[in-house]
Amino acid sequence: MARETLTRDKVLDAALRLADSDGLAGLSMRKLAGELGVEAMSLYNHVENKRDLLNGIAARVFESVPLPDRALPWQERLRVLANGTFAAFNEHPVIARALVSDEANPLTVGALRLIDAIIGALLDAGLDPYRAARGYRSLLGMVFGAVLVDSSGLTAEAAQTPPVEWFRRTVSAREFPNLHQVLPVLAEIDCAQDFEFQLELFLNGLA
Amino acid sequence: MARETLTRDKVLDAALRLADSDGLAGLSMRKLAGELGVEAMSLYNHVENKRDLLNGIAARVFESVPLPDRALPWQERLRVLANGTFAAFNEHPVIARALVSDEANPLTVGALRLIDAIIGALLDAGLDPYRAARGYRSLLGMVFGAVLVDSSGLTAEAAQTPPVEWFRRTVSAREFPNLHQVLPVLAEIDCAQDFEFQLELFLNGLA
DNA sequence: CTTCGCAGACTTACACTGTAAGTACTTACA
DNA sequence: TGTAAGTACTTACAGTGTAAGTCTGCGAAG
Repeated sequence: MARETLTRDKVLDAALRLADSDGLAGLSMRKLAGELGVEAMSLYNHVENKRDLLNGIAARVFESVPLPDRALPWQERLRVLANGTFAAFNEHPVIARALVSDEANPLTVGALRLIDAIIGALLDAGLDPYRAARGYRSLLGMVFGAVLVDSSGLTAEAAQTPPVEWFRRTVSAREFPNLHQVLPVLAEIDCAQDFEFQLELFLNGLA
Repeated sequence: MARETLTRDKVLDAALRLADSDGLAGLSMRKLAGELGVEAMSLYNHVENKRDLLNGIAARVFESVPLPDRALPWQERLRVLANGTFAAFNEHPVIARALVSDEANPLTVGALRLIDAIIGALLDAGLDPYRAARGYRSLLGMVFGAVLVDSSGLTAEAAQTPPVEWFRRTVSAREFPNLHQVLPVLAEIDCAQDFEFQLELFLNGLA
């Protein structure tokens, strides 16, 4: 009866998987423990509390973004960083939600390295610290905005049926002509294209 | 002993106030009822469930955005709509969070009018429906991104003390030179300027 | 080989959440 | 005055995070 022991990594792995599939609200300590064949309180041997758990998986997502070679020109670096960050959070939108609701904070040197690299590229572009800070915030806002709008009910109501029913019934061509015209394409747009579009505008704006 | 009766409007008013001050997690039916001098279950006479409550206050925020005169040129209309939407959600970031986490959906003709007006301005700019949809999503993403990044711990860690302590200890000039340089200004930037900056880029990109 | 310490899993318990179901009271109209 | 409707209240249940305490099995020291 070899009882193979839990590790923090195993806990975080399972937590990220569970959050991705069941959403942030669906990630409970008891369910997570059950997934690992363990009782809820055992998790607290490897994780301080739920906040620490969320911090851990958030840091993972940050650390999963590949950092470009510092020798590359700043435009190239910025593009790689922005696209990488977007890809990471687009794969785990639930973490983006946790971050913007302040339920998680990536307190990890690995996460800071990403932030430092982004700001570094902006500084190398010749921006003063103030403008670099603004650029960093704007970039992050674009990433989260694109990811979150895509996964929210404001554009893709396909998830829950009651709202989409209400939509079809209410959005008449008479009362909302513009929305009615755009509605069919609104659902099938990929947020990756939104982001690409915005990033291009942003990079042009820097130059 | 005149028992003045509750109304849906009173409930929603108090709910928005409570959510603004105590956050989304701090808005509980019992606390809200207590605020209104009533028992929790009484609220269910005026609100279907908590989701309906959140939908209601979300719709309010949407409806609080003033719609511009349709006779104005589309650039002017778009600017008014974008700034108005941003101002509304910047005043109630908690509602922005509820929307992107899909905990609320503004199922109201008033809310749809705002959406229709935005898309209408984009169509009048000469965009085909596909591009108009993308523009609408991008605009919404910019609004939510700017608001949420500002109120999250990623830039303004002033809220909770433990993270900010960890930050100061970890962000050394040696290991994170760029972040270290920008850190002082990072906290004091107003997200309204971020948004203005992005909106200008966006409007230029349309032309 | 025995024994001790201890890390890690388990158990119990508490205050909190949303809300289903049932009861009582207050008012408006016949 | 009787009745119907609407609103508020009470109780109860399953779920949450987690504080506090208990048990168990393994590795090291005597």
